[in-house]
Amino acid sequence: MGIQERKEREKERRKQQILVAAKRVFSEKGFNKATMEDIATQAELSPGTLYLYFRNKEELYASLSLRILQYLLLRIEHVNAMKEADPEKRLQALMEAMFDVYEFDPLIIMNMFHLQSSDTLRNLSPQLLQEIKDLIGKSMKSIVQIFKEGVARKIFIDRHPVAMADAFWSLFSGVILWMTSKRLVSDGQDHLKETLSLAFETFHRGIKR
Amino acid sequence: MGIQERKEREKERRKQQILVAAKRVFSEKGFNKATMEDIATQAELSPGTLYLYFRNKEELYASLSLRILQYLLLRIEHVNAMKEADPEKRLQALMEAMFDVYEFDPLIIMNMFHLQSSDTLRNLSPQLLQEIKDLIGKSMKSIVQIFKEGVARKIFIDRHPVAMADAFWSLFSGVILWMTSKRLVSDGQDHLKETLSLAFETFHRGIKR
Amino acid sequence: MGIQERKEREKERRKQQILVAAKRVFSEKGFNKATMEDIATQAELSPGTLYLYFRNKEELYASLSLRILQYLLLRIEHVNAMKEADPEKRLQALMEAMFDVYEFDPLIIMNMFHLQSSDTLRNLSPQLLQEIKDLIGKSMKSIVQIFKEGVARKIFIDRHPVAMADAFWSLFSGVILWMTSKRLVSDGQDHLKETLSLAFETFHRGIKR
Amino acid sequence: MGIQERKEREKERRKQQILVAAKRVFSEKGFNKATMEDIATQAELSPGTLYLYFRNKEELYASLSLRILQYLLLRIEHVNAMKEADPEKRLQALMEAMFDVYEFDPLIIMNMFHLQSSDTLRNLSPQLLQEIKDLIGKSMKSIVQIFKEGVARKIFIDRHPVAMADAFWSLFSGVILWMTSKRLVSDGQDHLKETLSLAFETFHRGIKR
DNA sequence: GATGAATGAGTATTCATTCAT
DNA sequence: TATGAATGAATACTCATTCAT
Repeated sequence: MGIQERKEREKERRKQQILVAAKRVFSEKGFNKATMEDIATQAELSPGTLYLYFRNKEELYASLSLRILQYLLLRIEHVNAMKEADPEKRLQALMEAMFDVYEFDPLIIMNMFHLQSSDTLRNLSPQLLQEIKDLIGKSMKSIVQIFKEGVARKIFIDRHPVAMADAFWSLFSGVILWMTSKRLVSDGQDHLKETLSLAFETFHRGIKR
Repeated sequence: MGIQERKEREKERRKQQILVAAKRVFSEKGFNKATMEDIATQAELSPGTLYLYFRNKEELYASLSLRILQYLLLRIEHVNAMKEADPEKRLQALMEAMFDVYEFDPLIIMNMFHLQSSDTLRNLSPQLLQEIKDLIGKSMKSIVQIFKEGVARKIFIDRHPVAMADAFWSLFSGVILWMTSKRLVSDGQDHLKETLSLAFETFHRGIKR
Repeated sequence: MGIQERKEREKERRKQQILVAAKRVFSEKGFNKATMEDIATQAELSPGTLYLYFRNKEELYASLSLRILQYLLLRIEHVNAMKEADPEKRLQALMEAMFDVYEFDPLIIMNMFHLQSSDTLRNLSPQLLQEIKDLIGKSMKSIVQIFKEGVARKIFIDRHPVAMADAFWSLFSGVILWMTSKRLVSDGQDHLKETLSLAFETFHRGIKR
Repeated sequence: MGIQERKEREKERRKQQILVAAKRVFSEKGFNKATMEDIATQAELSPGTLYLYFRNKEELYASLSLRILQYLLLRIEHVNAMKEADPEKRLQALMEAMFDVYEFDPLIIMNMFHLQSSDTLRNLSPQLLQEIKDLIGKSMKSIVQIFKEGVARKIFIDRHPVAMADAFWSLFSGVILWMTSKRLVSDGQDHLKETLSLAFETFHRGIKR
C-alpha cells in the first residue's frame, strides 16, 4: 500500500511537472503554435512521455483549465461560506477572489474559450469534460447565489440573478481580454488592475438599490 | 485614368468578394480549421488568386477586422456627431450601435483577439497593421469623448474617461464571448441580447451620478 | 473540351507514374516498410502530390490491385469468349492467362491478401472497394463458367463448379506464394514456372473424366 | 544440476506462456497492429519481460512458426513411419495431418509468409533461423519421400517428386489463403473444409496412374 | 528475474504558399 | 490577371525497446 501510494504520488508529481511546462509554453505561443515537443523539452521529458499522462494535446490543454477552475471554485465557495457577511461584502470578496484567480493563471480566459470549440470538445475524454462542466456549473451557481440573496434582501436591484451573474462574469472576462489586447497592441503600460477596479465598482453601483 | 480607376474599382470588388467568402468560412470553422482552399472555393476563385489580393492567411483574416472596425468607427462617429444629444442619450445610442456592429459581423470579438497574437502581428504588412491601430484608436477616442463630456457635465461620476471607455468596451466584449461560450457548451437558448441589455443598463446606472 | 480532355489524360498519366513508382517500392519493401516519401522520391514528386491522386497509403496500394484485377478480368473474359473452343482448351488458355497476369505484376497475390485486412477495408473509399469487389466477382464468375460447361458436357468430373473454380484459383495463388517463399529462404533457383505447370497439369488430369 | 534443470524448465514454461498469448494476439490483430504491450497484457507479464525470452517482436512471431513447424514435422514423420502403408494411404494420411496442423494453428500460412520478408530475416537470430529452415527442410523432404516412393512403385505418375511435393504444399497453402480471403470479403459461409477436400481429391486423381 | 516508466526515432498527412502556364 | 498543380515543411502520435529499480 505504501508503494501503491508512493507511485500514485509520483504520478501526480509528473502530471504537475508537465502541466507547469505546458502552462508556460501555451502562454508563450498559444495553443496552435505550441508543439508537444516544445512542451516535452520544457518539461525535460520526451514527447512520448507526455502521452503517458495525457491522451492528446487537447486534453493536456484542457487539464490546465481544470486546475484553474478548481482554484476558482475553491475561492468562490470560500466567499459564499462567509455566512455572517452581507451580499455587498461578498460581492466585494468575490471580486478580489476573481482577481486572484487571474493572477494564479492569466490564461484562464483564453483557456475557457478554447474549450468550447467543438473540435476541442470532441477530443476530450468524457470524464474530463464532465469534470470541467461540473466545475463551471458549480462556480456559476455559487455566484448566482450571492446575487439571489442580494435581490431577496432588497440590497440589489430586482433583476434575474442568473443574468446578473452572467453580466458579472462577462465583465471580468471582458476586462481581462481587452486589457490583454491593449497591452499587446499598444506596448503601453498595464492598466488591468485599475480597469478591473473601475469596472467592478461601476457594476456594484449599478446593481445597488 | 478612367481605365486606371476602373481597374482600381474592379480590384476592390474582388477584394470584397473574397472577404465575404472568408467571413463565411472563418465563421463556420474558425481561423485554424478554415483552409485557404475552402475560402477560394467559397469565393469561386482559385487559391492562387487569393494571394493576389492578400499577402497571406493572417492578412486576409485581419482584413476582416478592418471591415468591421471601419463600420464600427462609422457608427461611433455618427453617435458622437449627435451634437444636440446629451451624454446619456449618446451612451444609449452607442450601445445600440455596438449591438448593430455585432450583428454586422459576430466574429468581431474573436477577430480582435486573434489580432493580438504576436505571430499574427508579425505576419501583417505594416500598412494594414497601422490602419487597424488607427481605426481602433479613433474609435476608442470617440468613445472616450462621450464619457469625457458626461463627466465634465457632471452627468457621469467622476472617473477617468479612458478607463470608463475601457470598461464599456470590456463589458461589450465580455458579454459576447461569455454568451457565445455558454451557447456552445450548454446547447441552451441564446440569452445574448438580454444579458447585453442588463449589462449595459447596469453600467449605465453605475456611472450615473 | 480539348483542354478538358488533355487535362484528364495528364491526370491519368500522373496517376500511372505514381502507381509505377509505388509498385516498385512496395515490391521491394512491402507495405509497411515502404514510406510515402520513398514512393514520392521514386516517382520524382513531393509527398504532398501523392495525396492529390490517392486519398491515403492504403488506397494507393489498393489501386495497384485494381490495375492487376482489370488485366486479370480482361484476360479471363478473353478466354471465355473463345466460343469455338471446348472447356479443356479454355482451361489450358486460362492457365496461360493466369501466368501472364502473374508476370504482369508478381505482387498480385500479396496485394490480394493485404486487401482483405479489415483495417485496409476501412480506409478505402467505397467506390474503389466496390470496383475491386466487382472485378474479383466478375473474374470468379467467368472462371466458374468454364467449369460449369465442362461438367455439363461431361468432360470434367461432376463436382460443384464454384468449388472447382476455388480450387483452381487456390492452386494458382498457392504455387506463387510457396515458390516466392522458397526463393527467398533458400536463395536457390526459381522453379515457379515448372511447379505451376505441374500443378496445373495435375489439376487438369484430376478433373478430367 | 537439479536446480539448473528446474530453471531451464521454468524458463521454457514462461516461453510457452508468452507464445500462447502471442498466438492469440497476433491471430486477432495481425503482426503490425499487435503491440508488444498487448501481448504482455495477455500473458499477464510486463513488456520488459517479453524481451528476456525473445530478442524482439519478429523473433517472437517467428517462434510461433517454430512451434507449428515442430508439430507439422511430428505429424509428417508419423505418416512416413507407416511402413506397412502404401503411398496412396500415406498421401491420404498426409492430407489429414495437414488439416490437423491447420487446426492446431490457423496462422500457419500467414506466419510462413511473414517469415520470408527480408526485413524479418534480418531481425532473427541465426540459430532460430536455422532451426526454422531445418524444420521446413525436413518436412519437405519427408513429403517428397512419399511421392518418390509412389513414383518408384509406379502408383503415381512419373514426375519429379520434389515438384510434386511443392505442388501439394502449394495446394494446401493456396486453399487456406483463398478461403480466408473469401470469408473476409464476402462475409459468407466457410467452405474451407469442402474446398480443401475437393482440392486434395483432385490432386490425388491427378497424380494417380 | 521482473518490472513498467521513459524513451525517441519514425511517418502519414495537411495545407499555406508558389509559380509555370 | 487568374489558375491550380505541385510543393515540402511541419507535427501529433505510436510503439518497440531499454534500463534503473
